Formats: sequence, C-alpha cells, structure tokens
Amino acid sequence: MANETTAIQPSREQDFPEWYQQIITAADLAENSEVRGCMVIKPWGYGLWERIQQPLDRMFKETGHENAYFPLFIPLSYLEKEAAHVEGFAKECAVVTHHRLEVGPEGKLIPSGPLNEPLIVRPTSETIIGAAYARWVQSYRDLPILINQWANVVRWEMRPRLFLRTAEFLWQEGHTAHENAAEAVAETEKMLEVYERFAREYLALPVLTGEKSESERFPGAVRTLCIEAMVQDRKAVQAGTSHYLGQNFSKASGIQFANRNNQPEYAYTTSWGVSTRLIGTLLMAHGDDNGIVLPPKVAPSQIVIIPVTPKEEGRAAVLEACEKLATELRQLQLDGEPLRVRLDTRDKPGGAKGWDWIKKGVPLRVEIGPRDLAAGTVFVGVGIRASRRRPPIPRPISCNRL
RNA sequence: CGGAGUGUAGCUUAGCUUGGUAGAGCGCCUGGUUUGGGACCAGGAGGUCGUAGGUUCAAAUCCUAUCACUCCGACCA
Repeated sequence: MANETTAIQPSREQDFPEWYQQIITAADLAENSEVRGCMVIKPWGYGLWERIQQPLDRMFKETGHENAYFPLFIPLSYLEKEAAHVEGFAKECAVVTHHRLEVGPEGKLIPSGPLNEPLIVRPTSETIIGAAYARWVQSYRDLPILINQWANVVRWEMRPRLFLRTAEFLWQEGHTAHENAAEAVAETEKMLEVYERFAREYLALPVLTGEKSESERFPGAVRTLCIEAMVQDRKAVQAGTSHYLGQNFSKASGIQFANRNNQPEYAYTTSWGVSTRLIGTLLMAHGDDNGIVLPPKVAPSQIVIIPVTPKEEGRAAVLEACEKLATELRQLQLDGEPLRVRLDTRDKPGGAKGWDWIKKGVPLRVEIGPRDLAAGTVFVGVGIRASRRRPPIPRPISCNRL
C-alpha cells in the first residue's frame, strides 16, 4: 500500500474497461443490481444525474418546451405501426403479459390473469406520445407541440455496462410536432445545439456534432443528428441524439391537422434525448488513475472541508472553524447558485477521508487543522491534481479558482 | 441465440487434481494506541460451500441433473 502511487488498480493503460468498473466502485456511484443489466444508482451517482438534469431542464424550458409524463406501458400494437421502428426495437423489448399473481402448489407465485393485449415496457415513447398528439392536434393552430419528459426506459441489453449500456436507464426524451418540415428540422438542429452547449459548458466535453449514416439512424427517423464525445480509450461515445422524424410517425399515429389551406396534412415530428450514458461518458473522458474527476458545475459537492483533529484537545475549535468556513463559502456563488459545500465529519483518519474525496472527484478539498487555526490558513487540494500537498493559503479564500 | 468459464462470509477469494472438523485478505463490531497523505495492536461477530439427487463409513472436493451468473461473438442511448 505504501508504494502505490495511484488509487485505482488497474490503471487506464493496463485495462481500460476494468479501470472503468473500478472508478465507479471507488467513487461509490452505482452498483450492479441482482437483475441483470439493471443498476442501483447510489447517492453520489444520482447527485451527478441531478446536476445534469437541472441545467438541461432549464435549457429546455428556455427554448420553449414544457415537461409532461406519458405511460411506462405501451400497447404492443402501437409498436407495430411504424415498420422501421418495429425492426429496431422488437429484439430488446420487455413484455408484460399478466396482471396478477396466484399462489401455486409449492407456495410459488404464478402469473395469472393474462392481458388481452400484451404491453411492452417503453424502449422509447414515440408511439404512445404520437397517439396522444393525434388526439390533441386538430388544426395548424394547435402546433407546434413542444414537450419533454424525464423518464426511465427499458431496452433489454445483452451486454450491460454501468451507465453506458444498461437494460433500464434514465433519460429525457423531447417530442415535438410541427406544421412544416423546415420548422421541424430547425427544432432538431436547435436541440442538438443545446446538447452541444451543455456538454461543453457543464460537462467540459469537447463534443463533435454530426449526422448518423443510414445504418446508424434511429429506427424510423429521416435524419439522426448526434453529439459524439472522445474518451480516453480513443473511442467516440454517442452522447446525445436529435432526430428529424419527418411524417413517418405522424402517419403511423395519425397526427393529422387542417393546414392553413384547410387541407388535411400529417405533422412533422422530432425527438431528442440524452441519458445516464452522459455520466459514463463523463467518467471515461475525465477520470484518471486516482478516480473520477468532476467538472465543478456538475459536482454534487464542489468543496469538501475535512477537519484535521489529531488530538482530542482543540477538536471542538477546529470543527467550529470548519463550520464557519462552510457557512462563509455557501454564501459565495458560482453560476448564480450557492457553492455546494460539504463538511466531512466522519470518524475516520484524515488521510483516508482525503482519498475518499479524491476518488469521488470533488473539485476542491479544504483541510483545516490546529496549525491552520493558529496561522490563519487552510490547505487546499485541487481534485484534478490528486497528489502532492499544496502550500497553505491565507484566509479568506476566494472562489475565483473555480 | 452460438462458444468458453465460474458458483465457498457483505466483497475478493484459497482449498477441489489425490474425499477426512471451513481458511485468508478487505469490510464490519469492541477496546486501546493513533490521526497534517490510504493507521496499528488485541479481541469478536459473520458460512445451508448455488440447488437437488447419487457414490461413500465420510463430499466444498467425485458423478448426474438443474438453476444462476460472468466473459467472448451479433444489437444498442
């Protein structure tokens, strides 16, 4: 242990996929569930998702969208309506066939009460949202419809990897309907720009934008635009997609309206989404051999204060100073929000606590001990340079370095 | 769905070839010493060895069946 220079074994160079698993464990982000392909997202990982959701949700609303919620279950027949869509998703659908359990001979529970029509668990919601839009749209005056939903979806993956590919994952899916193609294409491009801006400004991912080839296109789409992020194993990860669906789904779902000439016309629709894969992408792009590395804007805690209390005497004074500093820091703002400051008072040696937060990718670690109290200084460790002690800096500290 | 492999404590695993009282590390609990870069010592709790059957005086170990999971191929946000 004394000779190890990095916290994560193996290193990225030695075995990248294994390293990826290890940083997730080390940072306590998530774990595999007993159900194959599903994951338990732990507080630090879910906090990260919340920090992704909040700005994105704001950006969606700034671009005129509203949130709504559509059902988890989709009638099987809906999936059959769009031929390419069927082909794309049929192979990975979870199907619900019964609505009841009965106690069998040996105390085992046996499904009973077969459903008239089986339901699929949504792999995506174009069809069921399309059915709703068909009811809502009568006239060009009802358009556009600009709706987003935050939801979970299920795609029965045979080869899961935490955050990157899981059978169930969290995402947002925007679904819009427009009266003409140009407006729908513009919407598709606009939301891709939102994704690109979010990736660059919040996740610090220099993504490339582009259009998918026919073979990689979303099943049923006319055009699929995407953001691709480069990660450290020299691969590109598809981190977000925006689809122009043309009239394919409106014809399948019957989203028809009276246009400005009072002629019946099918709407032009789009859909766009990002998922918890963004977290996996972030980890693979920024992580190092000491754990994950979080950009300050999405770190659940941006600063961790670690009281260093070698002796019983003076402990109360150190804790008090830490509390005071935390309160001061929380009054500072970053991005128009209070700094997220955590005080680590766990009963654990200081060195171990420091490593915990390095592995969790916290941007700044502040350590305060008795000597600092006497000198009026604090130690600051920058997460991105995980090793080496930095010189004490005098209080008050500023947040400029963020 | 094709090919390979593995099931032993919360986690990682040794033991299996050659059958003979279930072992370790990490983690957890208690006490003490510690604490400015991942602490140490002592003690302690924790196991239907995946499941069912068979062989045997005796099975984690050998045989059969079964279930589950993992890895490699085709799909995918």
